[in-house]
Amino acid sequence: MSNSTPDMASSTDRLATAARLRNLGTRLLSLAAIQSDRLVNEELVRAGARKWHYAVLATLDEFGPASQAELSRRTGIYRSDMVSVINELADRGLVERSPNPADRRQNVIAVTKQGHRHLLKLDKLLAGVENEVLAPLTPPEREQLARLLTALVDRHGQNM
Amino acid sequence: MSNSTPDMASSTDRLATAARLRNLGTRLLSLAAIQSDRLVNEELVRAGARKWHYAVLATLDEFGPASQAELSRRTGIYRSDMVSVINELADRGLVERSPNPADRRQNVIAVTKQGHRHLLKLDKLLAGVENEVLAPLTPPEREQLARLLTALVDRHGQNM
DNA sequence: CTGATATCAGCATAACTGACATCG
DNA sequence: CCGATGTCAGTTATGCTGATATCA
Repeated sequence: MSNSTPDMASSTDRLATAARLRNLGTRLLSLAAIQSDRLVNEELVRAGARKWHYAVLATLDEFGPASQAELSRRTGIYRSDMVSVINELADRGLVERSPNPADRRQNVIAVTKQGHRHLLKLDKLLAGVENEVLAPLTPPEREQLARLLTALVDRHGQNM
Repeated sequence: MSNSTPDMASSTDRLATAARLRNLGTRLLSLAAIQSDRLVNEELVRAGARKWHYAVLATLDEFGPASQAELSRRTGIYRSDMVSVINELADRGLVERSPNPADRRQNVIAVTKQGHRHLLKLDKLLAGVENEVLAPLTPPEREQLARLLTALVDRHGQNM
């Protein structure tokens, strides 16, 4: 409907996308997220980490020691997946897992000094990736995007 | 840093998220996309369809019959995955797969009348979902979001 | 021979569900 | 008995990587 040019497929030999797909907001979200995630993960594995590592370390750093269930609620990671995340972090010496004497069902997870240092490294790394992902946007556009996405996430955000 | 209130966890018993995570653009993108995808898929399965079905049908409808490889290039679906997508669509009678006499390597995929009708149904369905996903945004904000996401996708969009 | 096509087999990750023993 | 916690097992979908046979 909108684009009636015969489409010479631009410089790279990519073919044109159907208008219906090009204008589909839900699809745009998916594609942008896939690309972003890809870059994020590439950089993280290079540092021997993963998304959830950062989420847990950041949460512990901001709110202090917590049980796995509380970490689960704050980060959106499923309780069942939290186990292996904590395992990995503990194996790397980035957090300490110790039983909670006050409630013997719980473990108390705490960041180590090494974990804190690692968090700072990940901060820089992720800032770099974000800068790369948002490269085509101006600073005010980036803020705008964050605002809009936050509105979406906060609204429909029953999980995560 | 920004929120120093003790946090009463609002009405629903969700806990606060760490500031580092709340302000991470790449994370916002992921979360928004996950939520959006969830809704989209729920609605699509209810109609017996999937994302890729729509992408293929829309592309065929706009550009006419095509080989699987061309569909692959236009939609971003991998050639290897395209096979089963076309199988599913053909099983439902939504497309027709016939050998190309001019190039015996290729199949010619074409939408059937039933496929076209189905596409129109999916159009409405997806418009409804998108309306739900973008509910917290005003119309101009929705356009703005689409613009920003398009910029991201077009830029870093080597695949898809 | 090079390159494209359709197809198949498989892999890794991630989101998600369910069950269970332990304990408050 | 009810509910929460940590843990384990397992499912499904998806993005992605080969390899192979056929044909231009």
